[in-house]
Amino acid sequence: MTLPHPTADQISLSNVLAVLGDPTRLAIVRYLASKEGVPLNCSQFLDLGSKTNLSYHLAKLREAGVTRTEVVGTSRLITLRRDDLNARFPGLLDSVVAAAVDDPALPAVGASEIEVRA
Amino acid sequence: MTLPHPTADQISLSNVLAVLGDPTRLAIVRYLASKEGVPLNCSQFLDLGSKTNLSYHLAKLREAGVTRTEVVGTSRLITLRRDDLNARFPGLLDSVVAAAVDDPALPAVGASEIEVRA
DNA sequence: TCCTTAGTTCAAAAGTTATTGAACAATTGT
DNA sequence: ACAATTGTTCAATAACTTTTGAACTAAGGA
Repeated sequence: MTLPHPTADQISLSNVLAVLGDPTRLAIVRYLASKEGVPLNCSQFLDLGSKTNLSYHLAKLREAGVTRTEVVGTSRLITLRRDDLNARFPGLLDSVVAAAVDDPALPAVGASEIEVRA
Repeated sequence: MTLPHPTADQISLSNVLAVLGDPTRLAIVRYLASKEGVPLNCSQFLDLGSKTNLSYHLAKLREAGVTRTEVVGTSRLITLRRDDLNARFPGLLDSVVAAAVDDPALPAVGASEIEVRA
């Protein structure tokens, strides 16, 4: 079971920009970037919308080549395609993520988290 | 006569990305970047669509803070807001333009130009 | 003044994207 | 085998965006 992903050279600039031009998806990408290395499943993003709606947005990100989705059991592990994006559009992802990090207009993931203290 | 523009701090990341995520507008921005310094009027872009349609796309770019439009007589002189975009989203415009420059999928401005020879 | 050039506005139509809920599928734990 | 968990698909709808043409405005030149 593998989901369809574009190859690196099939990734389209205007499509990537269009896909990132949605606050929900930009929030997903920002969160993925903040947890890079840690593969996340879809339910991490439930703060941002309904299950169905996230399925839709995550599919858009995958189809545009922004994320990679691995099927592991009943979960989908989602990661940023940083290397491919960087090869194709050098510096783009970094500048988008850097700008997104301090964007108060974006919805937050994990807003409803239980604070873990020392 | 001045047209409404957002101030630098009113420029929204997701809006800029959404606006750039349209091939016609990305082609406009690529051309503006290639002619930086030279202020261009709307009719330079007629290769990309009808007068009415360009009016619409150029308004989107202006309202998002990507371009500045100056009214000079019966013309509108359009320039990239490079400084404001760079201040707000460092590196973003550069990486987008660099990627757009070698994007064969984007429509070309000036495709129907008369070749000027030595 | 009248005509042309440059561009806008408006309303309609066409097309696209986002959101929803109900039903489904597949895996995992008991 | 059954129930719970994780996520998808489908069809409907709502909400937006793009494109168009006709009518318009404003400046500039003859």
